[in-house]
Amino acid sequence: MNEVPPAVVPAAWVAGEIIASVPERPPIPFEAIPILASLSGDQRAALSPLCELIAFEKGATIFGEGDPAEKIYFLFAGRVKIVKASRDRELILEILGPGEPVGAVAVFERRPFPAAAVALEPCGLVSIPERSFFALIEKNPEITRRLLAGLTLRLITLNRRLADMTGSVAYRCARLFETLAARIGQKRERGVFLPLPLSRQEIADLAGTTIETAIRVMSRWQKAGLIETEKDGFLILDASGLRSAADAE
Amino acid sequence: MNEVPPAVVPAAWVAGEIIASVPERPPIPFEAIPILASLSGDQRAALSPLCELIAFEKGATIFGEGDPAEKIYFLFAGRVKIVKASRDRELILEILGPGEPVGAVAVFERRPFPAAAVALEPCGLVSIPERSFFALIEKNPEITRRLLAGLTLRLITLNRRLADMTGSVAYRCARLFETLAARIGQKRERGVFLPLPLSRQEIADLAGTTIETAIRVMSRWQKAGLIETEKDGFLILDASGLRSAADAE
DNA sequence: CGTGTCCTATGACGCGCGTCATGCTTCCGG
DNA sequence: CCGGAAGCATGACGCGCGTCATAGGACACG
Repeated sequence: MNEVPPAVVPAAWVAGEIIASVPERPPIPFEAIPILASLSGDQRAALSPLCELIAFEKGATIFGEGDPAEKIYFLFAGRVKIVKASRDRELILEILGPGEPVGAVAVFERRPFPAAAVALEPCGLVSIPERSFFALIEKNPEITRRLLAGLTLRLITLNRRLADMTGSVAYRCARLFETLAARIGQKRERGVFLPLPLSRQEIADLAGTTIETAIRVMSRWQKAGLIETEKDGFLILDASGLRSAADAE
Repeated sequence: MNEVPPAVVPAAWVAGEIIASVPERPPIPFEAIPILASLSGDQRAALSPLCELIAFEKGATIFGEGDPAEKIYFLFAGRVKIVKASRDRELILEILGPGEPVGAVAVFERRPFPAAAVALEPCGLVSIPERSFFALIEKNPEITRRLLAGLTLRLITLNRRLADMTGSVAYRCARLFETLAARIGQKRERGVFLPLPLSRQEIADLAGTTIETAIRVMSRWQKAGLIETEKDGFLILDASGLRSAADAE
């Protein structure tokens, strides 16, 4: 279970507008971004003026699929979904949280973003122009190392998800909540709470199915007392029940 | 389309046995492994005695899912499939060719292999013990960079495959042959030849379906004159026909 | 208050495809 | 020459789930 840094984004920021233009802009929160935390004071001072601080409100698009990857983003507050359109449907490839790089792969490969990034909540991001980013990793092997470490983890997760895609929808949904619980679950006396207000449509996009099927699965589980939908997330009442319910069908 | 280095593996090697024990062992083919090609002569000489040269015959298991990741492997001849078991089925996550690292992610993350590696053809591999590998990337940022570049590419490919998994089986199979054609296709006057003798079962594992369905899809396409199965691979006669056939259903 | 939109929910219907079963070929060892 | 194994092929059947249609509740709007 990761610590969730306080995702405080001043309301004034939340407009998809560039904070950089504000004269007395807040400092870049390097400490909230592990990959950049190894930078020295001098390096930070040199990098800061090149960066932009940007805020996005819920539902805003950070970049679209196919957009040229001119900047790399680092998320320091809020959560972002990476969405890829496939035929007439869209699939959520991953959900990124504070501290994670957004769009790193595309920038590194110097090709257009292969998927879109959309804010799931009010978000704060730091953007670094592509050229500055390359200069950074050139001089700073530690950053390359940390990038590598982060990407290998994502590879492992993706491998698992790919393998899981052969199972039933219920199975995929169960795995979804299971992995979310491991990442962001908070223990309560009644169960484990997931502070992530996903719509049924987003559950469907994560599981690679339609909204109707996702609704049906959730309804069944709700009636069976396995999980509850709350205003700002989900409460898993019976994790082991989810597993067995998923295996059954 | 990649160049395919001559995949010559002396028959005497092909036994899953360690060539290192042979006194007059052949030299490590660093040139066939781009990630290691940046090593200097001195570095190669220092690394060579720590490595092993291993050969595997077709169908042999290089490492199994869950095995401790004590060594990293580099493939210099033949092709390898990465297989993950999911419920009662197994899924081929990727197919690796000459020059690519095998099991790098697990070694880097210091966790057991999350999937198995099996030789699709007679294969030649170099193995490097985990400790030597870390010493290597420690002193040689260029290797880290190349690893990073390779892994980002795999991330992009995996993302696409994950998104494709929502389509029909025919669609997934079409994409499969399409990407294979881009990677290893050889132009012929009648079409594009894929020098990769996949069984129907392996096609099914790649598409995440059953052998019967894979057979049916291939039969239909064969009758429609879109693709032909040959002894040592496939001949794609009508690539655009595949695309439209896949979109139709 | 009525009238939009958005999300959640539920039923009916049909097709894709997974499952089971059967039979064909090719290749191998005895 | 025969028997067994492995791979390819095809038909029958049933269920999961995608598609379409309908409807209720929450919230914003004039």
